[in-house]
Amino acid sequence: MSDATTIVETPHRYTAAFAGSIELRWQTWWESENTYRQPNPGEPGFDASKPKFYCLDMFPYPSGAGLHVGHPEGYTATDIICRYKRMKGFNVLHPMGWDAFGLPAEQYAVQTGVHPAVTTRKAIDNYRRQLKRFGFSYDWSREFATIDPEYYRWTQWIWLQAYHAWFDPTKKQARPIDELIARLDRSDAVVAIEGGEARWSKCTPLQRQQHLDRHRLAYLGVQTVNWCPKLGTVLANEEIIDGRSERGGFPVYRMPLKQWMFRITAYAERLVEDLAIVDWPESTRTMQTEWIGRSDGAEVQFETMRSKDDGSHGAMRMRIKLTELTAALASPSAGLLQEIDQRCRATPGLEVDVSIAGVFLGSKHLSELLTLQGRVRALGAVAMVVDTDELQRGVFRVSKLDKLLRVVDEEHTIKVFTTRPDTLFGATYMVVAPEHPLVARALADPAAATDVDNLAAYAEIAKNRADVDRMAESKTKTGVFTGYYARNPATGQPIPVWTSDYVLMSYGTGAIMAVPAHDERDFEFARVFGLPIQQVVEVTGAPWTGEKATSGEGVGINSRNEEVSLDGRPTAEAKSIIIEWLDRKGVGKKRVNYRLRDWLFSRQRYWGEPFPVAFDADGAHHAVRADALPVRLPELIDYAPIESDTPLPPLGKAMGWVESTAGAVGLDAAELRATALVRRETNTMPGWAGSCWYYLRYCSPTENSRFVSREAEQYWMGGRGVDLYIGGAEHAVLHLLYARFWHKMLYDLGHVSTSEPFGKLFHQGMITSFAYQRRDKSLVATDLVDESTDGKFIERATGEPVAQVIAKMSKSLKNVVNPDDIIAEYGADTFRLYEMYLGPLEASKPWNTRDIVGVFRFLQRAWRLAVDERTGELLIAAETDATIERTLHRAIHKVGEDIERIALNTAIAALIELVNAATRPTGMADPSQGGLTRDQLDRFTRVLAPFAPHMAEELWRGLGHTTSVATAPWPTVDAAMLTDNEIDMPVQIQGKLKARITVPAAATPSDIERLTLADAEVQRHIAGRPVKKVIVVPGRMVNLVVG
RNA sequence: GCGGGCGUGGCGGAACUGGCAGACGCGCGGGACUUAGGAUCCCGUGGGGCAACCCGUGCAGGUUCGAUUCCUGUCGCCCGCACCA
Repeated sequence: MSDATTIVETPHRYTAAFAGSIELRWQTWWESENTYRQPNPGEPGFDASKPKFYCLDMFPYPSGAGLHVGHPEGYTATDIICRYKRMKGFNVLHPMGWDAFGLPAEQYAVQTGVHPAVTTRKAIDNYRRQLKRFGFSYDWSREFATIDPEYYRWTQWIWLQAYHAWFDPTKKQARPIDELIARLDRSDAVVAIEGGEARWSKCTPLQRQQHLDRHRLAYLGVQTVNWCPKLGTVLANEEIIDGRSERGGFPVYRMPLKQWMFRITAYAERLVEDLAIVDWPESTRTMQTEWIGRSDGAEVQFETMRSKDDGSHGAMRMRIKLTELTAALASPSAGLLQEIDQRCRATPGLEVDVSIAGVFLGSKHLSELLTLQGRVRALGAVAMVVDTDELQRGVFRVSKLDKLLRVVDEEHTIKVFTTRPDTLFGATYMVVAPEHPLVARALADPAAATDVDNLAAYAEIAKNRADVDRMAESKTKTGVFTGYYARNPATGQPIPVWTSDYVLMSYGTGAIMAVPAHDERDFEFARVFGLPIQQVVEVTGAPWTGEKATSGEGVGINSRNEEVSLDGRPTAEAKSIIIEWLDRKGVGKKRVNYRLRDWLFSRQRYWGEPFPVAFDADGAHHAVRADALPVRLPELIDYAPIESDTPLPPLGKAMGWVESTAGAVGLDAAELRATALVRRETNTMPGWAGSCWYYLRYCSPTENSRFVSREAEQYWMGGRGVDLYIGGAEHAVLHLLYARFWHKMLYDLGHVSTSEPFGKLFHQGMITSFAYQRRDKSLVATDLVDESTDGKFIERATGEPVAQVIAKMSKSLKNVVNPDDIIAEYGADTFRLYEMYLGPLEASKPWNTRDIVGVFRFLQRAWRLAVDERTGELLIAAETDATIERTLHRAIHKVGEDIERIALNTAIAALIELVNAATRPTGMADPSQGGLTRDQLDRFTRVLAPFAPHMAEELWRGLGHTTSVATAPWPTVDAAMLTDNEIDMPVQIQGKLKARITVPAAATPSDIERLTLADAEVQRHIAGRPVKKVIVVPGRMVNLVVG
């Protein structure tokens, strides 16, 4: 019927060309009518009586290749949900924009020689065109790109907020840095500076800055960074996979470098804890938790020695309680001061570090402490030091005064972190990372029994090796003895200190106590180097054989000294006993350690946001004033990365921009004269910067006095933040962790109203494709394979059978699908339906072009149900068919329910069932007779609208409406229509289905039982056996247990 | 190795909270309309058996009147982390 004559007869047939024409028509109309424009509170047309729904897509990174089929998967899902929510009476915020700064655009630009601004804008235009062709209901008036100066102006502003803030450990939140400065001014504390310590009032401006940099949330710090020479930039830990760059897979080397960092570690605890208050996939919450990597354990100090017999380095360690201190002050000749005196006399030249935090108390204790200081000074060479690290951690409070004072010897102490302090008695040696300061000290110490050549060589190799190599060689343990010993505080025995690259400087303290009996790595190392192994735990279910480490929990043995015993104690108990003992002795304490490292935020690249910072002649940094933003990215002709042994940012080439004056850059006049010469920061921010807060900007994208209008932010982000955020699981730790961190800083500083940005998160699965595999597991490109009629796949060249397997789409396998092609062949409505019908949104699913025709046929059937293909007139049934009415109610109910739980594949199945039910009795037999009444068609059009908005709009217009179906209310469901008067119930005998009976819906269980036993078919199956038990589940089934 | 998830027809998948396994679609078989169909429409379609009936949710057990669903063990696949002390 599609020959020349019949085509003329059915000009209104739903073909791809027809779909394309109505789709373009309605897209144009929506745009001219501003159908999807969502006004903000206070704007004309805003309806304050409606609840809000903020539904966000992860905005795309526009590449030259255009959209792939993965993009519209999530975007179609959010579009369906948004359209549904609008019809349910919500104010829906559904925006789209462009994540446009970043490495790929720059690499592409370097390759092609076209400026990234040009290629990126072109890619954006292409993406926008493609997205509009899908008929997505974005409010395009809110569109922006992260490369817009009006946008990155505020990215820089947010960075400045972090720069001007510190993390107050007692409040556990970010506070303005001015508060810290005021505190330091007040207390005039002794602070650590390069090469020693000094009073705050005595510090130079540069020294003060160095101290503040240890507290700022955005700070300049020397860090061992991940340097990727191929990419010409450093990378964040999160951007490295298996020792290679996430992008490109190039080797990454470690080197120290001064870089801008984010103090994300300060938020480690809150970033873990708040995962409990968000509705996120379990897998993603787990991943973030593990990435942050909280470990509970203890820090233990080991005193080092030059030889086994050496009593000490002359270090003295003691802990002075306030009560003792008070006693000492009351009676200068009392034991405490005498002891210090004696020790000082016994060891000429001894230096004792006294950690005193009391100076911060500003109370009467201060004078007492200063008195002591005088006394101690009189006794020997004593320096007063404020332990600023501890202060920062909030350890010192007035109530804890009895823990304040202790004499420590930092220089000759190795600190370790352990999760198993209960195994301390089994620590038979120690290992420090090759980068640990002790290694350098051993090399420089002529008195130590160090094999200098070996140690130096080992440290050098380990340091310069890329992490890839380090891992590749991880099979056997290597290491060198440092020549030093340490005293096990529990046993009092000297134990050797080794260095090995299996201990990482970046985790914990960069040193471990090795307990070979109960740690597999330590065991292996001890075996290789013949170190002693001492069992100290009887591990439950793992009897000690000496052949391998037993690492579980159990009961302590061989663990006692004069003061403490762990013998017979279960692991958990033993841990707290030993920690308490260590704490009392002043050589250890409870500690929480995180795997998370501070976030390296500098990149040696051109295509990114410039930092709003410049350096003066002394090298001190100064922030750009907020009113002088944005710091515009200078136009560079040559933006290629500079090849060098050390990272050199390309912005360094913009000499006229880099060399400037304080006034021109916009620095604070109170800090520097306007004419002062300054050098701008030439590093740029990484690609993540723009995506850390774009969801906030959408709330009021044209606001120019603030990063987001306060009112708009409170309205759209109120409650739980973004109500639904859909995007790929590949961002589970990177983007989603960074954005949460920025959001929490902004929350602490009072700029946003929720502590978490994304209340509900959902990951769409990956759309994969089929590929073909030979028997030797090698893959064959799709276009080299034929399918035979019996469903087998044959490689054309060889005639050999190949297996169909699921693989990622890739150019080499020739299985990449371009959305433009599919839309040209079937239309956007079909494309949308197909991707949603493929399977559950969260599952990874293979694209199979052959299957598209299924949903296309559905749309054709739906169209034919409503429209006379010869005339284009609506087909309206004269009378309401009760069965169809019932089916319609059920479909409306099911579709709404399924959209709410993001089960879009089954929602579409319900629509298909409805259309099948309404068309099949009629079929092609009588095309002049419609299957639905006008009222039914009206409701059907509305439930269809979220899925196939173009066809729905066309039908809606045909029904006589003049406004968009997008603004129509969702049809209501009559609950009475969802149940039948009579229910068909299965009857099981011994749990197996044997018969079915029909019972009234209102039947009671006893009615049902009676009806069941009265049924002839049931009686036949019982076959005279006694019925021992009858289980009736009303509305479900009946089960008979017979003897 | 650790953590998270998944195994259901030829294929994609469905099944609420333990209650009729395989909805819906593809493919396939048959038919209709056609000069023709790889378009469209209709009917059928888990396997075995003529049938009554039997067997079926990776495999082996268990709990239960009843298990795709819960438990134990095991095999396979996917994702994440990985010498993290």
